[in-house]
Amino acid sequence: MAPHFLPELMQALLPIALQPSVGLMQVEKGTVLFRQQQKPRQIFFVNHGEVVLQRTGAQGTAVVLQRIRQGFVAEASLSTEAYHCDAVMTVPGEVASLPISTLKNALETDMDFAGRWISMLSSEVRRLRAQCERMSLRGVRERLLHLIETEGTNGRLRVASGLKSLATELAISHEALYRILATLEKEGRVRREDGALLLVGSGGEPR
Amino acid sequence: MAPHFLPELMQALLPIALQPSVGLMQVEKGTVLFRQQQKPRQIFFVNHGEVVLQRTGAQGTAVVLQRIRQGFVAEASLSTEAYHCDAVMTVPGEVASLPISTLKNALETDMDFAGRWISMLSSEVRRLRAQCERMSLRGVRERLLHLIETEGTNGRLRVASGLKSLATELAISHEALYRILATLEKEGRVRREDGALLLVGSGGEPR
DNA sequence: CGTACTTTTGAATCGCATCAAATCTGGTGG
DNA sequence: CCACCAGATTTGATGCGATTCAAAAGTACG
Repeated sequence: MAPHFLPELMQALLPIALQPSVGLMQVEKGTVLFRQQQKPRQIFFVNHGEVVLQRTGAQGTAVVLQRIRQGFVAEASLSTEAYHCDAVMTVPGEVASLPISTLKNALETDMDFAGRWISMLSSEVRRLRAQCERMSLRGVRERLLHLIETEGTNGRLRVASGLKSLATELAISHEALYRILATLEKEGRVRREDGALLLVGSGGEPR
Repeated sequence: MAPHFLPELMQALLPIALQPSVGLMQVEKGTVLFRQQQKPRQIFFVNHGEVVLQRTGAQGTAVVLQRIRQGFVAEASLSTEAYHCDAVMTVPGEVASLPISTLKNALETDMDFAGRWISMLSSEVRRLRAQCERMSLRGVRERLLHLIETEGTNGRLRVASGLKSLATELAISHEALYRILATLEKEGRVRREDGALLLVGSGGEPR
């Protein structure tokens, strides 16, 4: 129960007093952190590994809302009656959890913490807006490039869980992704290195 | 400067002490509330009318990140160095504004307010995730139906600013929207009433 | 080694964007 | 009141790009 190493981000965000309440667990691929409709009791933080938030539509088609490789999961379910999606590990990893009641209490008590929490939510809003922008792009090529630019670091995007999962995130077929990737490599715009994609265009990193 | 009628949502959210700082203004179509890159000084609240948040891409293509008919604009830019998109009125309306410094101060002082602000941001996160889900749907039909279900009230979606603008929000061509709408009406799944779309399928509203 | 999964490439098909053009609408000024 | 214009709406025709179905080659793992 006592965490050995709290993720840095979490350590920076959470008040000291809260940190003993954090449970760290090693989870394997396929582990379900929670399901749609369940009443939220915990929030989670992905330290290593990858979680996808997905919704199962009417026809049983899974729609990936988000992949989290490092960061909070269900941070928006603080005061809702039910989780609004499923959270499933796509690769084994390490996940921290914290009871919602404890968190809510801390947010009502600790002003600084509330401020940091607001900043965190604000970044999340911005990130999601960027994702919406990406999804509104026509064409596989532009979506992929946008993703690498937006979510990557200096034009370098880690892809831990395979290109197939990446295709799902971009809401395109994996075939289309493989093809455009081959084309982009042939054009010299993108390179593949072990578990990452990196932009080669125009000498490193713009902006 | 003294507001005559503060929007209800805003009144419920903001502390009394803050409300005198709110400026109400009537704005006409095309008014730019702020532009990408500018340093955030105000946050806005749309009372009547419609604002689009949009980003102008590399080739000058405008991408609509969000339409707001009632609610906050730029609430995620509290502690950022620059607005991350443009905000433009698409129809004339009424917009309230509040200096960011005032707001930040209140958030650091008023615990209850901070809590309400957190709730507001959390809903926004959920709403944006729903929007991402929608954009990941294949097919104009499913996107439109998802929008009416998700954003509408009891299967009824108000469309203040015309179907063309709606098409932009769904990231589809307006022709495609007109066509699918005609089809859905022919099938009896959707009806058009003055400024709104409503689902007719399966007897009113499920869930 | 065999099984399961990912990656890759091919071919056929379909949906939507795009270009084009006609009709409808509200608003303006003569 | 009508002529006129700008924008929204609607329908048609065409082409491209992505999905889909199919199959082969590569890779990880027990």
